[in-house]
Amino acid sequence: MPEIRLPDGTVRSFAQPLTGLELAREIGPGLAKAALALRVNGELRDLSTVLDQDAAVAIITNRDPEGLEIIRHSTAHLLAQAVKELFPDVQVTIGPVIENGFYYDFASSKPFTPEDLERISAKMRELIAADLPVRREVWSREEAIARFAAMGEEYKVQIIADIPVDQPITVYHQGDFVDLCRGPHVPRTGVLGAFALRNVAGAYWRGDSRNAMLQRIYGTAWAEQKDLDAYLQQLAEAERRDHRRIGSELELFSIQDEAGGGLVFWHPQGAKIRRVIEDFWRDAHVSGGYDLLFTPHIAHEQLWYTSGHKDFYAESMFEAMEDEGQPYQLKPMNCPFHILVYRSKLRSYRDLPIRWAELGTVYRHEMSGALHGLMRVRGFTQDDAHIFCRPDQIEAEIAGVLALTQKILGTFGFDRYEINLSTRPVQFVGSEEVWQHATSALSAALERAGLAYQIDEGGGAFYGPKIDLKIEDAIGRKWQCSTIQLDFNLPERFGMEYVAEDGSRQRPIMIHRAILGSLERFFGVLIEHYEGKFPFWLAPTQIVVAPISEQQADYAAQVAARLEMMGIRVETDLRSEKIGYKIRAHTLRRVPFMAIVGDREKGGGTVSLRDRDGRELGSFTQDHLGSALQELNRNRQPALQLALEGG
RNA sequence: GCCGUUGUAGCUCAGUCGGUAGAGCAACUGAUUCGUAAUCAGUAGGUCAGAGGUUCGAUUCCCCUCAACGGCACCA
Repeated sequence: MPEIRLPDGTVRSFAQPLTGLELAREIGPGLAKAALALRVNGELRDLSTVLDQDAAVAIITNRDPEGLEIIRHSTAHLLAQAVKELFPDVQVTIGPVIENGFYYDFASSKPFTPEDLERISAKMRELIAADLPVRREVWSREEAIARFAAMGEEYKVQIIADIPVDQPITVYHQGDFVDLCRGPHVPRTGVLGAFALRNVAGAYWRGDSRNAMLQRIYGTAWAEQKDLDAYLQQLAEAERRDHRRIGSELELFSIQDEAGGGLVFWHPQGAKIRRVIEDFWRDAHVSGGYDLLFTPHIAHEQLWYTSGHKDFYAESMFEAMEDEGQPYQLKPMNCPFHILVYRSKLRSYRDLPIRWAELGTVYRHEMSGALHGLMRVRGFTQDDAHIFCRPDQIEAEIAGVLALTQKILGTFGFDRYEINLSTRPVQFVGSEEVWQHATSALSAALERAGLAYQIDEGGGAFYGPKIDLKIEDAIGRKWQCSTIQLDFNLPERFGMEYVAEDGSRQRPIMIHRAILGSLERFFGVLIEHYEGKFPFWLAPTQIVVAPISEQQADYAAQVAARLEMMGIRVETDLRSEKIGYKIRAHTLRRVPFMAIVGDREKGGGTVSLRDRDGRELGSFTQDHLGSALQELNRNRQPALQLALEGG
């Protein structure tokens, strides 16, 4: 007779086997109503599971994360049921849970239209209102194959064939709909409801571009309507931050049809920000022990055969161009060029480590469908650097790179990271000993820096282990920008050497690293992170001086000239508009400060200051304002804090 | 590259059941000289993404190309 241990530690004995639902009823009617599924000895099961043995059982409700997953999974099933009822010829395939929702892939001769989505959605609501019971059954393999084949569900037959022989084949019924599924599912369709179908997209069967393209319907589902509303709100927030929208509103950059996709034009306002970023980056590198390089944009095609890029990445490189019978290749990477500089003379162990950094512009032929604003482009500038060192210097060099990375990213307002250490894959170059030594040097450096990281076993490139770092933006999204990669391959291919202490020729270790990644992409991330409201030190226009009327135009120009001399990026707004109009215009442009000057200010040699968040900061003398703004430029703080006293 | 959607003024969009287009904002001109998120009036601005086809006539219908958008695949 089953003894059931509940999560709070209590044990209940029952004279007969009972279902999970009956157990929930025993505990309380409220719980029975909220119950979605069970966890039996750690495994998720349907609520209808018969408990006939002693077990530890937890009742899962929509408050549990697992409950939410089940809701999403069951909503995907409901979607499939609705589609089958409306479009009987469509075949169902798979319908997994994903972050924030689910999708279901259908094999259909005709793609779904947005109107179809509305019909499907309405049908789903009907099925919820019908409150159909969801029943689980176990079928034999032969029976399952025969019955799904009879239903014309060829994809399901394929899926069954791939289920390991020792696993039972389960199906779920709801109404007339039967679907192959591992489960568990909610007990009745009536418990579903807080969902929205989002969009239709093509997706390859089993994620392979050689396979047929299926029609995927994406949806989102939540425990309660308010969670759904909050999620839709969050999507709207991301939409507001879209760097493509803000980029054109603030005249930061453009991508133009006449020039081609994925090629970025930095407009004056964007270019000002880029210059600030680059200046800061260069200063940080020089003081971090790097030397700066400039290298060409093209080189003999042969160089790219030597490096191996022509063999491995030919399809993502622009075609070679010919000049005087010689083929030249636009560069997709900077590293071979840095190697050429290294090889320009004989290097000694005393020269190492060598650290060379370059803001190197590279071109890659990304597939047209991959292009996306600034995030995925065909021409971009990497904040690239290469470190050439001895094996015993790896750990210290990695530690140095990590410190510089934290300093630079932190200055831009990113101090939450997710770090991955990727180790040796199946296919690799170099010896196992070198890999072992290098990998432990990477983890030692991470630990020394006190940085938490995850290990991606076998996730390294064939040429060396790597550390990838993702930053988290203001709304919790993660972006991979920084990467630190060891390379045992290129030094070999280029025959790089240094003369060791004993006079022997040794091969240096090469470290590729980027902190911002691509300036274009990083700029896109910055725009979205700050929603265009850049910190003072980055803002393209830092302050606008606006007179109340023409009477103070000369004074406004004089204030602006003073600030400009102090290194502040200042504009005047001398248009014959009312002050409210100017304030609105520059607030919408996210200019950090406005200095308003009327007769009062002109008389006293001051300005009246307000910030873009609508705070009125009071009266400032020109000198006080100038030095406060200079301080903001120096400290690079994200907040618009000003030393206000004495204003 | 693949599937789908979309492409009208600088921007956001309306419109034409086939008879070559309109609004708001922005721009420009004039008036206004104003105290913390939109002063008023006027002017100009479009090969309706590009090329082809059907038609007496295409921005509208069909085909192709290009681009953007949402995914998939790809991302050294």
